[in-house]
Amino acid sequence: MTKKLGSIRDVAKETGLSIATISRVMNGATNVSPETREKVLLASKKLNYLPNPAARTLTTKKTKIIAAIIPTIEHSVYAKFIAGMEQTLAKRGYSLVFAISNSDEEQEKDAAEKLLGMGAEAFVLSGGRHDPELIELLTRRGVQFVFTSIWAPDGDVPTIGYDNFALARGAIHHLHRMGHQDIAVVHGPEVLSDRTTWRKRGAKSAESAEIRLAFFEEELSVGGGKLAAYSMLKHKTKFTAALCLSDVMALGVYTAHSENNLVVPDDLSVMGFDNLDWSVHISPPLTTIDLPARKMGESAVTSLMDYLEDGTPIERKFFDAKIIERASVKKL
Amino acid sequence: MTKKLGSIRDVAKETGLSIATISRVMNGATNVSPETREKVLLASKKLNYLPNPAARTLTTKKTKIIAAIIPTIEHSVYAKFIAGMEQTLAKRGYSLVFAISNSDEEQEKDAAEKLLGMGAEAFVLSGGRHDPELIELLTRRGVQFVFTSIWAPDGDVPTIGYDNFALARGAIHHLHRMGHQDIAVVHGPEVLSDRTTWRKRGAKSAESAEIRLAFFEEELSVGGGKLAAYSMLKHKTKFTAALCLSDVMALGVYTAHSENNLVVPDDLSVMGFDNLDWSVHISPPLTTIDLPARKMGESAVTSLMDYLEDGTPIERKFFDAKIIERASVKKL
DNA sequence: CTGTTAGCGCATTCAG
DNA sequence: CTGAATGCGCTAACAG
Repeated sequence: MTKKLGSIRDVAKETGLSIATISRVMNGATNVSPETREKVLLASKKLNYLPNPAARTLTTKKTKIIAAIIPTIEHSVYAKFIAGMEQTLAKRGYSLVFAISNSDEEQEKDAAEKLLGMGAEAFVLSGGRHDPELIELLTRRGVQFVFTSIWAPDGDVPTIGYDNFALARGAIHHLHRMGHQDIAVVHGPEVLSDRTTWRKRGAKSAESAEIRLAFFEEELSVGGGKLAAYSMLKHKTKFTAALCLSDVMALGVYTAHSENNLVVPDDLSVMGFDNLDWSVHISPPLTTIDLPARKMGESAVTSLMDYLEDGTPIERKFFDAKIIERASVKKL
Repeated sequence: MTKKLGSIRDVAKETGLSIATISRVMNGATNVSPETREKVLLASKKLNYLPNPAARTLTTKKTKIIAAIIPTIEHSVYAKFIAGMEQTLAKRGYSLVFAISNSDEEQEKDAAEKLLGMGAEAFVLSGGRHDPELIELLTRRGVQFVFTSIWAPDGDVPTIGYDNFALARGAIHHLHRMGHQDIAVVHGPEVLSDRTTWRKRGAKSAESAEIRLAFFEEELSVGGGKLAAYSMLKHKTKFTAALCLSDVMALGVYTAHSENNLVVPDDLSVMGFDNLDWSVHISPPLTTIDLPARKMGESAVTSLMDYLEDGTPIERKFFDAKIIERASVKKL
């Protein structure tokens, strides 16, 4: 079934030109006469010719491949992130290869080796906690990389993301401004994500005589949120609000409440984190924090492409994320 | 920053062996003495050597790249599909490149050209409706491709998926068995997806004296589902059930009902399509059809890899999808 | 078990 | 503006 594809030489033969000229046309060089260009383009179409990327890479030493490793794709924040990267890269002729790490440092490292073996020239990593061997591998090979979804003012590796600590702290303060003093913080496993750790710390930093927190850790899923809510309901403290460090878990809290004939926000105010698509459509609409995942993806790969092309140094980038006030938080 | 990477020749020099032997070790050939292998592996590690994929591809003419074009990634069915493909490919040393078509045939064609230019050896396409030029391009270049998410007993292109027609028909029959006779069918734009067309036809095929249907088309989103529900409520017929051709739209129907103090399933039974993660966690849990997206992805790329390696002909594959009965459908 | 050699298809000098 | 020659790093015969 696989037909022999035309090579640059076939086009040269067809047009009576040299392969150098064909190459010039295919690469958009300006020093080619319009008629020659036309002739070449025509012959290319006719012969069904497309430059062989491997051969091209071999001489230019540029693959135009950027790699991303994400914890999971079955979470729309990452899906948006990926979509942002893919579409931005495509515009400039780059392509994205990615792998899923399942939040496992070892899987991440293995994936990186594979991606490197595919010719990835730069990496987008999620979060700032990684296997030291991975960092060393990338560094040793001189492959540029950035950390995303986090923000750190200093450190060797540029970060492109938002300040999880400040956002969670701000969320607690927001709930406090709405009159809440006993707040449950529902979150996923810290082991799996340093973003969770930062968010948790940020929340904790807001504790005071007037703001009392309790933390509930469960699996990062709707089911996990439900479990957390059940623990919360059994807790000695009567919480008036819950900050869920992920919208997904907030949905679980909703479910647990409706199962117990409890009403959000009358019995409990709920605040999420992520602003997933459906968060505005559930009932009541969820107050949450809008994370600019798509923009972050665009920004990360843009910096990387600029670096690869002109050596433009990569700057850390800070994205603000706003609280979206909706009906799930009630003023006391 | 980019350091010069060691080449096969450096390793040869380091070990005092020939490049052929290095190549053998790197490719896992068996005819190499264990000590030699050790020595090579050691030197490779020391010199930070990894075979250059472009050079390898240039001689083997195999890129081990498979391409997928999907309508959107911000929909967990596709996310699962992608995840299934990626992880299956990775196990056999293949990689996935993908592009997002936004359900636009032209964008799909452009993406395909780009992916082809990257060295994709086979394609996974979604649905069965595509720009004829795209099909011709792929065919002319001898690139194998499959259609997914649909099922067709015959036709030139192998399909790997489920029978949307039969599933939607089965869904209507299920609702009828539960005592429903006036059923609203809520769906996304047919223009954008032949899967929608098949599902709609399947539903229509179940119409009879006892089963009366009305169709409501809106954007394929939670918001679209909500709009459809409002139209439905204004309709002269009093529907007792709604079949949403996507869970996402079912969520919109839920929202519209709760906004009107109507209760699912007492005022309206709702059935979805997709079995998205959260469908079991919303209230009431959604009766829906579980689509085996992940398995479908695994199967599609497995067939393609087998074809690429041994020329194994690609067989169409049929996946069954089961109705998951939950509380959103009430027996009348 | 190991070495030698010949391209793979292209971009890129350097001439003209 | 165009052509001829070179080599990128590797695998695949072919020898031994």
